Amino acid sequence: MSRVAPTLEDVARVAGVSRATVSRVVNGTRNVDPELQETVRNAIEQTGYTPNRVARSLVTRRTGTVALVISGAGGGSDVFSDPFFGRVTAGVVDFLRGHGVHPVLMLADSDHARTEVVEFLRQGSADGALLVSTHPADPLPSRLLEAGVPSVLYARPGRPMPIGYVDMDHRAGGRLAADHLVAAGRYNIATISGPMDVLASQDRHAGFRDAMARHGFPYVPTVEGGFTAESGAAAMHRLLTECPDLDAVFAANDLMAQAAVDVLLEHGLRVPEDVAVVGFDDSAPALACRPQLTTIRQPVERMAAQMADLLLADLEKPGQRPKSVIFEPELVVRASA
Amino acid sequence: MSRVAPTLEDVARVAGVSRATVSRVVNGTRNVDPELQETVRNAIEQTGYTPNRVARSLVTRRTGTVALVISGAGGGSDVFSDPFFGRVTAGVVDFLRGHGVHPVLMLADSDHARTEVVEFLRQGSADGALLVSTHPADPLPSRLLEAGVPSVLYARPGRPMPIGYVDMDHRAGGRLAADHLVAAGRYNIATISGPMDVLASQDRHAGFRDAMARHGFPYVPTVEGGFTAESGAAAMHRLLTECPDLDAVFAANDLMAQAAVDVLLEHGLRVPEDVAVVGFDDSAPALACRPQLTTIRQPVERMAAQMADLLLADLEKPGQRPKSVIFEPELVVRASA
DNA sequence: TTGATGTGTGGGAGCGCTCTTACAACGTTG
DNA sequence: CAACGTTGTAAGAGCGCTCCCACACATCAA
Repeated sequence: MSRVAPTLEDVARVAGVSRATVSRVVNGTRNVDPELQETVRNAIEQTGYTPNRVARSLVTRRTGTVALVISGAGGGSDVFSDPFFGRVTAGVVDFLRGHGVHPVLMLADSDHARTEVVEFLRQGSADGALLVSTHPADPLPSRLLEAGVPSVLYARPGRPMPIGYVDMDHRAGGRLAADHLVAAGRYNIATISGPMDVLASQDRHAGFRDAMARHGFPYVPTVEGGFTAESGAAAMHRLLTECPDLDAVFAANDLMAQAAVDVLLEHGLRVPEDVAVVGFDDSAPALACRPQLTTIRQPVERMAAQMADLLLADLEKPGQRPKSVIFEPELVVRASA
Repeated sequence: MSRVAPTLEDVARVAGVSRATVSRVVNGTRNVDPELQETVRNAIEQTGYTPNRVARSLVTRRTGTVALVISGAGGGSDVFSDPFFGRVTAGVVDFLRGHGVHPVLMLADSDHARTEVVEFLRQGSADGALLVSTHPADPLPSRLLEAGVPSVLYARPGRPMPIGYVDMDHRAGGRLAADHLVAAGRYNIATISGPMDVLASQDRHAGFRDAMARHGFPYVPTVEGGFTAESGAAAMHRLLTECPDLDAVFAANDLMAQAAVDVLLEHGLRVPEDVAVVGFDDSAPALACRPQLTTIRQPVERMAAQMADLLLADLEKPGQRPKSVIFEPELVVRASA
């Protein structure tokens, strides 16, 4: 039980060979007499040997772990109540496990926490960072860059910097929503945007407004939300008092869209008969909502996996130019619009 | 940027002292001349030194990380769509970060993956394991125990073993639900249980049935669900055909309860006027549901934090008798019952 | 004075591993 | 038959750190 773990040395002694030979068998196995290999394997079996990862890391300078950093301005422990982060985590974990790499979860919601993250990486506790940073003013990306930590972002950085990222064409997503609502014959269309200090929100909104303008609706009543259900409900209330005769709403994420639907129903309005609602993300609330949400799909899991893929590639052969991948949104038509 | 990181040796040279002294300053700082301390601190500043965690771990035999293992039978990457795991993660992360410990996330949904988890821990890549294992037949707890890995479970193990855990009094939760429905004057009460091969489900159901029997309802129509929305909807349909005149349903989690509410509404039944619904967990769907769910609260975040606390305590002074903590459920009355 | 005790510092071993180097044994070639 | 690869193995340095031990020096009781 609490006996000390056998080392390479122990295995070597049992097998009657040198440490080096055992190491070769354990790893690449290049140029080792097959017979000896067998002997060594038996010795490993017999001693119950397991290589010590830490010792290996010390010399290889690789830990086999990456940091998955959630750098929300919002922060706090309630980030995980947003289905978004669960999806990111799922995508990352799912990809990494096939590559023998493990994610360590970190929250960077304060300056102190951010420093800790940078230190953690600089100390070599992880080989690189997967950064989910929503706020464009977040100093973390540039700090990681400075520290020379291999990193990939989810969402393009606030200002241009040589760092890879995955992102989605949020503008195209906004356009998709506008096109769908207009094509459905709606003409009193309002929108609940995401927080305007988030690039994704800006883009979704810009895309939506552009398309609306092109369709002949230069002005779109807009209320800014905060990506939460509460903010969505509040926004819907305001929209209802400001434009009582609206017949369609585009909400910048599903959480807000669902809340908006609830508010509309409470007001005795039918969805989609009286008011059509389009959400964004295609996450769990879109399906749980009654009626189910017509929404713009963001392939979060695939994007997260891609992000991990980019990081591993950078780790594999460092010094390449940072690569980025942009995903296309997709309209998912359900019942709400 | 890609210059090699400074080591203790470098700092020592700059400060004109020995490696050992610098180490003392960096760590416990016991018995070092204040003046020298200052010199060393300056040297650290000047060199931009950061201790190498891996090297430290090699000698201390501590990594400062723990594994957070989700050992679902269900498994797959969709575990994170269940709000439960997000809450566990939030609770764990929130507690650990205050202690300089970082969780590495692992999924153990196959035998292969389980072996990998055990190896990972045996290799000393993490100091201990936080195991969220729902299936009582899960071999992981005993395998970790055998391997001598400090571990704490979420939920009591399938068969008794010397391992700490946190859990909730699920029977009491079931009773709370029954009491509430009976007190509300319902007398055609059915239930959608969780998967019966999960102890928590068994207990919730047993508690519910016991209380019902004590209230004079020895027979309770029951359909087994799978803790997912789909299974909840299917179960509600069956219940509706088997007992068309039911006036209350207790669902073993909120996800199923929400789905049940949807099905009831689709059938033209009013909630709670015609049918009262009680859920379990008090997670996000309980609030998103219309009407909002009356439910039994499981303090997942607190339980997860407690689990982490128990593990750290075990790591701190090993060899103590494993401790466990049981939490009490709480009835949360909202609109659905 | 002498020993006992305590404090601050340096030297050096050693954690378990990988990887370079050296070397032995064996062909193969001109 | 000397010169030269080729292949398989051992030896040993070294990754960056902690911690034990030795030692110099100061302090204090006997």
